[in-house]
Amino acid sequence: MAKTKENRRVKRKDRILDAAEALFAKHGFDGVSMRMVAVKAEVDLALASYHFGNKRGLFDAILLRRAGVLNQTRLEALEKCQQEAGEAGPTVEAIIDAYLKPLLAFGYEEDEGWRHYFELVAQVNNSPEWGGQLMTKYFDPLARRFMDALKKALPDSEPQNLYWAYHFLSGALTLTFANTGRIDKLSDGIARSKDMVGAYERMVPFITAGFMQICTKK
Amino acid sequence: MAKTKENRRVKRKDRILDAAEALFAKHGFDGVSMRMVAVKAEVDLALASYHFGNKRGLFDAILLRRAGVLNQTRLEALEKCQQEAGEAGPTVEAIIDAYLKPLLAFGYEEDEGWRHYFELVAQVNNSPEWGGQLMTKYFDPLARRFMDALKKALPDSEPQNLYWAYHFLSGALTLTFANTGRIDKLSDGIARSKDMVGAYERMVPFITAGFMQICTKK
DNA sequence: TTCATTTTTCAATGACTGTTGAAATTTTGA
DNA sequence: TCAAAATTTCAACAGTCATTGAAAAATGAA
Repeated sequence: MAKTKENRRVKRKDRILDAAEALFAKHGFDGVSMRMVAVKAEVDLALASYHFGNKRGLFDAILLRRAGVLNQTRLEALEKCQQEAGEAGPTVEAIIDAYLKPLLAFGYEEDEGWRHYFELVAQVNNSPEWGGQLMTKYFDPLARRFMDALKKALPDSEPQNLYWAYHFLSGALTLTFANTGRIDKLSDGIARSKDMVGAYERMVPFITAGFMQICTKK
Repeated sequence: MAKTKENRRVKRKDRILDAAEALFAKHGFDGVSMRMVAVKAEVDLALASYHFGNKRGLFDAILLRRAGVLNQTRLEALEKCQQEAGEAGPTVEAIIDAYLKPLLAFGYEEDEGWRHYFELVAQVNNSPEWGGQLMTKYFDPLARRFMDALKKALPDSEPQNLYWAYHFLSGALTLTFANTGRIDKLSDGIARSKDMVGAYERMVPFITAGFMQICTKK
């Protein structure tokens, strides 16, 4: 049975990916050993090397696994709002919404797989060692699509203002995804790190207002 | 001579701190070994353990060293703008400016010591492992002072909105400090990671507009 | 000088690191 | 059922890890 084979083959490989994703998200690349991954995945030590070549190959496989789904979902959201807007193109708010809203679909609170992935991306994005290289590789093609849409929505803006505005958006978003628990403590429990819906509802108007402020002639 | 003794004593200890600061900023806590620190500081391996107890003690000493200066400088900026504003209290923009402007004084482009420190804080802030604990410890007392000022400037806001807005500010700021080079690539060199003045000039109006948008009754 | 204190060096500890051949096992396609 | 292919296990490799006692050197105060 091909199905049985596929199931078993995928089973261990994915167990390794899930375990490593959770560990890398919490401890970073160098804070995780292949043995920790093997133990958490309940798998022989040598198996991860067999499937992914080496530790770095495992790390890349984790980033790659969900990047495709994520980018595709966001791209569809952008194209949909562009289609609805017609010739004039979507508003800034609609573009920001297309950038952020798809993330809610992955069930941040319930789906720990996606949550770990986002935590990992947050760390990578803020790492001088990995950030420039890996974020560019996995996310810049999509980011350029959004930048093009924003340029059209804000035609009077100097390009530099747009790039910095996007940068602020990226930082706000990734810290929100980092799930550090800091906002819980600072707010004495009034705001919760895991409350992605609450974060989304506030981030869209916050970021939109920021873009409008620095990217329009006054 | 007490001075000579002091000089020599501080010399190696600070060489270790500087070397470790640069390495931790680039590779994170687990990506750096005591041997790497010793080599970079041109110092015997055992010396760092002698001065700081252990690796974690060294890490904490690095975070602590500049946190005091940083918090003090920012607090003075806040108090100064509060004093100038009088009874009514400063505007949102004045508070955000007091939060961000002091950072420029540390010469991000020229002073690699402070730059490494900010890169390190960016990583810590986005780490699920360290972020909640260490940022709370070193920076929340000051953050609460700013939150109080913002509450007074935006009295109609639900507290939750204020905390999320501050969170977005924190994320935008730390990614900017992370110095990953990503914005350079995305913008094809139009915007530069190290251009802190350019970032500051845009961040103040961007963040202020965001606060005004979600923290005022409309 | 003398002597106590602090700082630095040296050498070694046992534990953990990623990776890899070879053997054993399971699965696949016929 | 059979052999080929893919997967999994086992054992071991050469290094690196953080830490630490003890010896050595430098420094301070007298």
